[in-house]
Amino acid sequence: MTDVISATGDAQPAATRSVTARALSILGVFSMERPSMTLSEISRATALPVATVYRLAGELEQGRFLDRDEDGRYSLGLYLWEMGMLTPVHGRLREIAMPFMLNLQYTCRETVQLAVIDGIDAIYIEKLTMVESAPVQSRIGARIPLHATGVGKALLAFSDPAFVDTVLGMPLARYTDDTTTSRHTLAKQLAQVVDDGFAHSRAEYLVGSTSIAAPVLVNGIVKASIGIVNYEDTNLSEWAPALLHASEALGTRLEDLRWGTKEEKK
Amino acid sequence: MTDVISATGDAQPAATRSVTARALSILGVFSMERPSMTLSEISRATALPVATVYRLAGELEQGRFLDRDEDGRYSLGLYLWEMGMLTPVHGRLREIAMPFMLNLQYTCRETVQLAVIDGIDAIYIEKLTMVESAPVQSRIGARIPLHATGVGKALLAFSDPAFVDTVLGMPLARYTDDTTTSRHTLAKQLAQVVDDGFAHSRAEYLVGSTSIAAPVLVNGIVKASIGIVNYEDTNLSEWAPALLHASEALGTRLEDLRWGTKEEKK
DNA sequence: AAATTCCTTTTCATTTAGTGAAAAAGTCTC
DNA sequence: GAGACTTTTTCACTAAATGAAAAGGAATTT
Repeated sequence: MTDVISATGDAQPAATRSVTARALSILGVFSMERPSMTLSEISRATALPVATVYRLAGELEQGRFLDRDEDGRYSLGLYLWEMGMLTPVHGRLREIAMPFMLNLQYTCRETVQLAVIDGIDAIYIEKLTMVESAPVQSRIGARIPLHATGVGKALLAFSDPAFVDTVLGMPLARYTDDTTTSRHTLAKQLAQVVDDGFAHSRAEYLVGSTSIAAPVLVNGIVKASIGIVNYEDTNLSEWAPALLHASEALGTRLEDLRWGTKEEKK
Repeated sequence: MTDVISATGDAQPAATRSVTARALSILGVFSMERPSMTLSEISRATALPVATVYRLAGELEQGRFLDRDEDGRYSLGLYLWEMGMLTPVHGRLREIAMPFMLNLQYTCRETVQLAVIDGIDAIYIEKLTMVESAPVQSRIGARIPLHATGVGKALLAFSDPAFVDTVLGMPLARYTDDTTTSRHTLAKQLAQVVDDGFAHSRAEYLVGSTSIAAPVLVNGIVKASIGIVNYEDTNLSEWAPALLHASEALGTRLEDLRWGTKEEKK
């Protein structure tokens, strides 16, 4: 019925959207780059009349989905964050993974990341780091390509073959000079990842950054991946055993908890 | 116009709610205790007719605010979590605080928490722990009382006097035998916290748990608090210097970034 | 200080779009 | 296979959302 809109796409196709879809599209215009917006900015971004946005944003504010500061600027509300914390992937997976990530971080003292697949992207779920990072690049909640990062390749290499074909069949976006954009080369890399048990990436997504990453397998199915990141000139391979130990231990723990099965949902 | 409903209150007063308010109330019925629900469960919890929930939940699913599994059970969607990560309090504050928390965790090897005030509650923003904790108690996103926890008292003690009076004027809920429920005793405790520079709490909220916590002051205004938690029989006071160092360093960093000021919002 | 521009808020006649009872269709249980 | 649930679909009704336009602010320019 309704068109499937890309998660990243800004709303233009107005016309016949339901009230609910309109209200939700208001929430959707906020981003890391635009964390707060005025009424008329929202109106332009959503292609909805100001009066409509005025009413709907007012309701969203009442429901604490939006905050409004003294200047009248809207931003996403804390209630929305609270709800996000109730989401299975965060509320549980992150909680379970934390001790394993911290242990790994103790060992190698590098930045440690946790990622999952959603659609054809990876999403960072957690990141433990000793250095303050830029707001945009590789923040928690960020979507990152499967073919150009360590955690991405670790997820992809152990995915269902049909899914891998789908991803390989799509244009592989180039981010840096070193991004693998050839499907043939990528397929070979993925085979190597399966052999090694872990993936690595050097300046393929962000110049100046390198990473290694291992899959978290739960009964043979890849549910997440754990990665270690640092500056491009660092040699991370010495940490591969510790990384594999962490990802395997987390996988075992998730198996014990029947992660993702019906019993687990109680 | 509309009644102000407590964040924790389940929806009963149906009648004349707008479509948007109805849709949002569907999202509101999910909780840590009920992370997934069937159509008719939602219908009962929201006091909305099944047909209405069927339509609205369908739209929320299309908008990726709800997920639906094979069994038809609804749960909060990952998109909601992604949005939560864009919220100022998480997306920025947590990111900035992480290195300070990790450093503290290195020093003391105890569970380290970060909390902020919202309304008359504290909310856990981040928690670094070596031990897997129960899903419900003290998870990230959980609301906890200001008067019965370390991080809560650290936040309250350094708050605006008018706000402190408001909180002291409300009934102080009892959680354990050791909860401070006398406003007079609490006022004395808060004065002590200001003197010491940090708060402590022993079995006041959860039996078997003790904590110390220090405020994060940004230009003299309390913006968060950092806490250390462990089992009741642990002596945490040896970590007070490290805790104070971490909270002060974070406060200074936030001052440098003009946290919460207009310049910071760019 | 008047004019200009862009923003937010309010109003209100119009009609779209949401409503929910009821029936149909699908499960599960005993 | 009857009973007690669910979920899904239909449809006549009208409540509730709409958005143009005007009024009221705020900030900048002339």
